[in-house]
Amino acid sequence: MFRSFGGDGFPVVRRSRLTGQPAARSGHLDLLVALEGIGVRRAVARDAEIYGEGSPCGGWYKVISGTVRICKLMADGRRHIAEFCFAGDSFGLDIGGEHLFSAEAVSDAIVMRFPLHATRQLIDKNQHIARGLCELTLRGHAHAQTRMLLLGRMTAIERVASFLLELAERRDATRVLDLPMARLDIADYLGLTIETVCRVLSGFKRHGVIAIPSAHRIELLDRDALAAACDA
Amino acid sequence: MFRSFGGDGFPVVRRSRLTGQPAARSGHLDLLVALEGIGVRRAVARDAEIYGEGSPCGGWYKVISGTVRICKLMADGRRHIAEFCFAGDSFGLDIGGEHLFSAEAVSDAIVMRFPLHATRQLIDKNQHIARGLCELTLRGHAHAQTRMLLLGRMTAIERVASFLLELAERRDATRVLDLPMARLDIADYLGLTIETVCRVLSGFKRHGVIAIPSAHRIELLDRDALAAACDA
DNA sequence: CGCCAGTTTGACCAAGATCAACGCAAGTGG
DNA sequence: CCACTTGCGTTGATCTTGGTCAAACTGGCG
Repeated sequence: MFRSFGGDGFPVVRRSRLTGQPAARSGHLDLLVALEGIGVRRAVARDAEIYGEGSPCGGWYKVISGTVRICKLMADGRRHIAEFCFAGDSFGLDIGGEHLFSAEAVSDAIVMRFPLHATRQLIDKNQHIARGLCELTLRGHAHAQTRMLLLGRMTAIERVASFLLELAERRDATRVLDLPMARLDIADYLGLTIETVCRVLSGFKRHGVIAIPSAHRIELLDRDALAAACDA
Repeated sequence: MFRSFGGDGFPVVRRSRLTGQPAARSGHLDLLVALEGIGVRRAVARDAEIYGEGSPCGGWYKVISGTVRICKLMADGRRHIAEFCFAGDSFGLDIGGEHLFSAEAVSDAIVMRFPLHATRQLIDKNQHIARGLCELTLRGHAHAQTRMLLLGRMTAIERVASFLLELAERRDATRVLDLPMARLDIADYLGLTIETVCRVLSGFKRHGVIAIPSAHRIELLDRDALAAACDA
């Protein structure tokens, strides 16, 4: 996932890691406005597809509201979710002219679509935007590598604990965490089955680490225990 | 992994996907020469570290010869290999000022190091280099996503079959495939144990899908069977 | 109220991990 | 030149984690 590129906050490109130069300078704000200008708003209903695997990649997206999942289906129906994108996250900038994964709305969502040709023109005008895009991709790559470690080497308990903490951090939740996605989505994100996710959550509840007031709401009662479970 | 950026071949930036423009034009070759100019050659012995996890990221690298692994160690010793880099592949361009993974030589290797500050100057002179770097990262991200699917949802047999085919493709091997890495490296790359890797390889051998003339050499006798095993 | 989709729990099963030998080829030193 | 060591690789026996199958539960909604 690419977090917070463009729009409100714009924390990612505030400083370019590659150049070490602060990116905020004259002309920068204009670009933001320009970016907003070329974006096309689009509402997506729950479970509706934003783009399909293999479809031509003619633009990239940013989540305005709601949650989006980036996923892939195997021939026999096994599914894998590469990432969840929340408000402010960008996605869909794939290489090779077509999307490698499909994007679907987890809940009713609004996304902004930035056509590639218009983005190109912006890039030609000012390379800050190119740096931002590059940084975004780099960030996504770092996230993917961390997730590879999780999928390749972590136990079910560690995966679920990591997931809860990641989600809490990304959604700035201190205690109460609401999950926009279903258990099956979590399972497919963590490389587990829905039953295992349930069991681990129930286990955490039994040990007083979390509370589950409703299926899509989790209270983090003992964050330290979760953190300990991550690299046990 | 970032394949073939800069130097001989330079296939990746031959056409920029983002802009759709052919990147080869006047001044391009100069940049290649310039890139070679800022690179510092370094020989690395087998199993020696090129940079460590958490060390400051002051440059990126390209493999000249040999093989490099990008890996991470968990607190309790579990290891994960994010990628293998062969001659021509680039690596080490991490975000956030420090390396998230460590890089080690699988076999005796020679790498070229490109300091970040010098790269910046090149970028300022011509943005083709920025595009190339960006494309490289995008490519790495695509690879990482594919690997997430493998680690999250594939069986041991599918993983090993995918590995053999990936390796064959990347090393342009038609039949005979030599593995520079040890079984343990393969296991840590595929999220398996060394015993499972051995057993699966032995199984393939028993069914006549491959031959194993020596531990580090594998002959692909039935490529179709391997391909079928990938998405069985 | 009853249905339905999603969630939870339990009983059982299997893929792959762990533990333990054994094989084998490349050094190493006498 | 040959015992001996050492580091991988391979194979077998057993165990554990998480998957599979099945049933019960829960909350929302017509």
